Amino acid sequence: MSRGTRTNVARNDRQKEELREVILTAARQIVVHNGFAALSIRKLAKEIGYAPGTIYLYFENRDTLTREICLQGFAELSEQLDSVVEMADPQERLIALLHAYADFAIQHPETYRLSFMEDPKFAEEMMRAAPLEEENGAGRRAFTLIVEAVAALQQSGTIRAEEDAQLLAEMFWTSIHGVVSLKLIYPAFPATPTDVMVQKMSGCLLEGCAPR
Amino acid sequence: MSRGTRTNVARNDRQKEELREVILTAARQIVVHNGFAALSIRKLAKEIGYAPGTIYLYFENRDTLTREICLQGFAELSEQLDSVVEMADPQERLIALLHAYADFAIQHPETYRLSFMEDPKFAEEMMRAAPLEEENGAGRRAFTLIVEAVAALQQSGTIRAEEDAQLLAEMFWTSIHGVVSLKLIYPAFPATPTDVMVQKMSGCLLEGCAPR
DNA sequence: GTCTATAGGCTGATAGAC
DNA sequence: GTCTATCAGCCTATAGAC
Repeated sequence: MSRGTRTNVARNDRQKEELREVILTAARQIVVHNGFAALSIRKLAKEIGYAPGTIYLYFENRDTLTREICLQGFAELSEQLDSVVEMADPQERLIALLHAYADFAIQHPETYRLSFMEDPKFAEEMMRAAPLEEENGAGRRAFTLIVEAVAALQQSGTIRAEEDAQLLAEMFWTSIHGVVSLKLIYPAFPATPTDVMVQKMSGCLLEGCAPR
Repeated sequence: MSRGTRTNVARNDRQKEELREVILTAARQIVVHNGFAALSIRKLAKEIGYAPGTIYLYFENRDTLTREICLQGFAELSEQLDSVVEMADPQERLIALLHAYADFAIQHPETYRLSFMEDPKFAEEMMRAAPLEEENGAGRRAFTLIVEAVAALQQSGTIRAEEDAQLLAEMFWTSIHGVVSLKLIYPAFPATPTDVMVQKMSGCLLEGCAPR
């Protein structure tokens, strides 16, 4: 919490272009800790030590601000995907993709909550098929990469050729969504650490858990 | 709801009981269509054609009302579990449990959203270890039954004995949570019907998707 | 650029008339 | 039992002072 004189000192040091980021950072914190419903312009302004009206100099309205949070989060997902895309082995690539997606959700809980756990409006945009250079296709791109990895595994004989690659990709995706979304809303119960669970889940979905 | 069966109840009490259910039904509809945040006493009263204050004659406050919705939903889960518990074959039982859980979520979207997708407060209560005759242990009971089915499958040699049954149960549970929670918030994208996905997921988690 | 003030709306919950 | 009226508080967004 930044309050009182500390706020004013910090505020004087801020350059104008930085205030936009300060607002976004505070907004992310509120969404993470109290959910989207708790994100109000007033609370946000109080948090950063400005008047409510000031926020409107940097963002048109609350939705614009929220959308910006999603765009920044998904831009990071896109970057994380870049470091995985080149992996030659399709099984390693698939598992790395699932880990990258889970890491994205855990590292950008506010983006993930907004997009896939609260309002379908944002998910719609991020999952929409769009030219690859555009940021808003990052969700779609992640899914497409999973489909491709599954198809490659069918080519190499690791996954049955008669399976529907699209359906299997949805299966992998929804499974990982289960791990991270439950973790974000209710950290106490699934005691297993997220990366351990993602690893175990990937392994079982591919190879089962029967004695070999 | 059975209207004329409880003849031993005084007329006034029955009418009171009926309005209580009318309120709950309207509340469920609002939560399903607009989310928990949109559930307000005023909207609820308007919906059923009463004044806001009247709601407080039947429920202490908004939280009590919401909790009642969760309790009723989980009571239904408990009933659905009863019809599955007796299955002798542990693999059939496990898969039936997962289907029952998914059915519960789809048939009581308002309960599921409240419990596992919005506020951990309700999940906490439903997952709390409690005497079995109490309703509020239904979530915990479902999880325990999954653990037992996994353990039975380890006994029978279908699942590797060295696996952690608790971890595997969490894996099955979080996977199904992924399917239903994504379906509830964002019905468009995972094109696969829920029961098909649950079946495929159960199969792959147990036996993988490699050629046999 | 940032403030204060405010319009116009929503909310939970209560008091008292009938 | 149900109403109307109301308190006290939250909210988005805007207008105008400085």
